[in-house]
Amino acid sequence: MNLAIGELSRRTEVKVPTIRYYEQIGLLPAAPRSEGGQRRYGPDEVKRLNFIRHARELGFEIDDIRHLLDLTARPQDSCHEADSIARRHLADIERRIAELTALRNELSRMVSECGHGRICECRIVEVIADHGQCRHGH
Amino acid sequence: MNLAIGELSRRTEVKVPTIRYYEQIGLLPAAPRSEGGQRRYGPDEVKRLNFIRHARELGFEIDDIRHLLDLTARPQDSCHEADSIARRHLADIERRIAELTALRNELSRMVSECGHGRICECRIVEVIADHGQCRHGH
DNA sequence: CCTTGAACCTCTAGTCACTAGAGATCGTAG
DNA sequence: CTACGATCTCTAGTGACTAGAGGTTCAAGG
Repeated sequence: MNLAIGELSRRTEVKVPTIRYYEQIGLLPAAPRSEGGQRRYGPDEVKRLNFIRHARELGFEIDDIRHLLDLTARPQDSCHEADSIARRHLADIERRIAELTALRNELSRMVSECGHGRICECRIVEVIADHGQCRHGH
Repeated sequence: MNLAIGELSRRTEVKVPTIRYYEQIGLLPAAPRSEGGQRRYGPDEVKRLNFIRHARELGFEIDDIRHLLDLTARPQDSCHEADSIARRHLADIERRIAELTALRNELSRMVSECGHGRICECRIVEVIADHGQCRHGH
């Protein structure tokens, strides 16, 4: 197994420029090169890049992933840190869900109150303009 | 009323550099200047900037806000466009909530399955590494 | 009138995680 | 040996700001 970057890309579903970007920021090690200077990859890189992609899909930030990858290099250590990274991330997502849910409720009320008339009497525009005064006071 | 930028900032709770940034991208008109070259603002700018802030709090993008502001300049027009901007935004937020909720469920299951042992047997690390194969197949 | 110091000015660069494009070189099938 | 797709490096752009350097203006107190 001695894969070119395009083949690695196909197997991991990570785009070629993204792979190069990950190398540039040190998330992937600098790949060995062919005689002509093209990157060549082995099975470890496939695994590592798959890990990165899955973690990104789960919404982890690059720095968290860096940390998680460091941890997997020390498999006998306690998984306490991995656990706390994941818990922190979970709390962050829950906070974002709460924020977005509040927004959704507000927007959905606005949209339902719109009488489809003219701008000057539109509840949507009105609510945005008066937001701070009328209902919330934040 | 002839406000300096700091006073405008205080009244609208928009930071000074952000106000300058909004001017730079054309979201706020170029403010008239004092003799020494400092920006001075009147009541219209307070209103406009409040509108911008409220719209940002509701998660609208700058381009949408630009559009909404254009609409408020033509108050006799139909509010059809405002309505569709708001609906599109609402749909977008609902999609993001759905995505985040799916993430939350997955993360929360991962975290609850972690036995607080060693990395090599940690469900969190394992799930990230095997994500594609084990349960989803996407 | 003069000084002080907070507030203001412009300009550049950094954030995050990529993405796009230009222009050149490599690898391989026919 | 030639074509041509894949690869290379490098720079710049995205969105919506934020941070900092280095200089100027304004208003109040002495």
